[in-house]
Amino acid sequence: MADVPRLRFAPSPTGMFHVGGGRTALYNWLYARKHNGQFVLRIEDTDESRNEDQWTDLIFESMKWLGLNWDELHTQSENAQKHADAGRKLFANGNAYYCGCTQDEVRARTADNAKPGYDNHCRNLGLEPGDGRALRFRVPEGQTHVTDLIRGNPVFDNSNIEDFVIVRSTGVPVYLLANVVDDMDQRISHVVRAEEHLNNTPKQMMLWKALGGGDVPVYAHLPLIVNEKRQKISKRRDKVSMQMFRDEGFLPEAMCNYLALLGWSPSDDREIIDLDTMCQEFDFSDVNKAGAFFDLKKLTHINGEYIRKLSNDEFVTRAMPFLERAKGKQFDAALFDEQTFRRMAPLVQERVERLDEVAEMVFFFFVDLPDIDEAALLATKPEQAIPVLESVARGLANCDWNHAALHESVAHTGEGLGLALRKAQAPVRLAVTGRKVGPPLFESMEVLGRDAVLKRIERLVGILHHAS
RNA sequence: GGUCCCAUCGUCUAGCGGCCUAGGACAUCGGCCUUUCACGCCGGUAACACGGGUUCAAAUCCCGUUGGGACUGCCA
Repeated sequence: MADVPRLRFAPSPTGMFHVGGGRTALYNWLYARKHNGQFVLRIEDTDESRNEDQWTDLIFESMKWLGLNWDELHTQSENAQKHADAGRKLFANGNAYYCGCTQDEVRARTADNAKPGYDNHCRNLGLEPGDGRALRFRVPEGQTHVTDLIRGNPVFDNSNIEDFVIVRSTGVPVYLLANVVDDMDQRISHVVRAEEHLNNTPKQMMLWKALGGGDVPVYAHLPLIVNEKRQKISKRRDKVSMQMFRDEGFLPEAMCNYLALLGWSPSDDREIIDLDTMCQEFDFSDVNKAGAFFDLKKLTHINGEYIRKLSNDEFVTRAMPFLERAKGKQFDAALFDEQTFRRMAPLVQERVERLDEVAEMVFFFFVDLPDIDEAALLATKPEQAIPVLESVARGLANCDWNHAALHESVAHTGEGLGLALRKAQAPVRLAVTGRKVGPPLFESMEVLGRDAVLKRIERLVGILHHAS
């Protein structure tokens, strides 16, 4: 058997796929790819009460979106028989025993104990399997040394570990056991997961040994991704669903890049690096130990960088779904025209940090008359704006129709009124785009055409007259 | 409470005993560029949690304190 590393990512389909899972998947993937190893995706679907197919599908979708392909796919449930067999084996060879205590009984007996946990009440009773009896692992004396590529090698004194349940009284094995059996079965060599599992590790190592699994895996416990309160991010509290980021117009390559940076950094001062470069440079010895705050601002910035790096064509392609989504909302579906968008795209590309901002930036091309931003309208003084608009309109009526000529015309008109171009263009922009900021005005006017522009100017003059 | 983990600018980090008057990035604040907004460029503010050691020399090693976190389910 070749000794290529085999890593696995083992998410449970019990809720949305979040950034923590994404980072864990990424690090597993990176290490496997770097060392020509294999990357196993295993769906931990044995929590019947919570798992649903939709969540499993979401895991697949999210992994594909991120570009993290897997070599093997397994489900925990497919190994149910082996999990049960492992429980029987542990009982048969004396490494586990049946316990008839209910959870309430244990709690009542141990409430005042200095050392928490199960009190070994049934440890030497020699109970046979039976109704209401759970199988507990007989924790041996000694110490358990964990080999962790990130945290040195933590040592756990077994005396601090209770005889934990490995098979419920219902006969269903618990995660701790199932997970180990699957890792053995799938010949996993490196277990890379979040730090929250560190305390489980000695238990799993003991199970591994008791089951005769041979060499235990090497571990790597990743720093937690935390919220602003420095607590582990949770699906419930924090807005960290991968799907949400996708829907908001984050690019998967930007997401991967940012996720990689949460606990790791390449050798020099670079930050924007592609997956191939990450693969070459990645190593667990460079992964940080302290928790990392998920900073939306930095993610957003990196996303902007990736958007600007796109070719124009690629940008248009990626933005199209977001424009489709805006049809009937920000603009009229019937008036949308891809060629118009294509002409403006280069100007828009460097002005957005998320793809979902694109529609708002070009909506005024695809409506008959844009709605006028209220705050901007309120800030516009009719007595100043009306003369500008009327003069500009006269100049525009028969000048050449290209952005250079339009620029010159508006600038000239402004000069005549003693206004700098920055002042003169403001009401024109409001008339044409309905906003006070947006893509370059004269290029927009060129694309929009003379009739539309004049119509919009005339319309704003009307509104301003009415307001004054 | 118990076990384990962690600790450099607000944030992500570089640093693995001398190159550190602590570097980069995000954010923030100035300025330049400019038809708005961005982009780009230039510059500023801003950190080694604290206390002991070890050493000629410590952000870097050791111990302690403080602080934070995870786990502590017959969930995964």
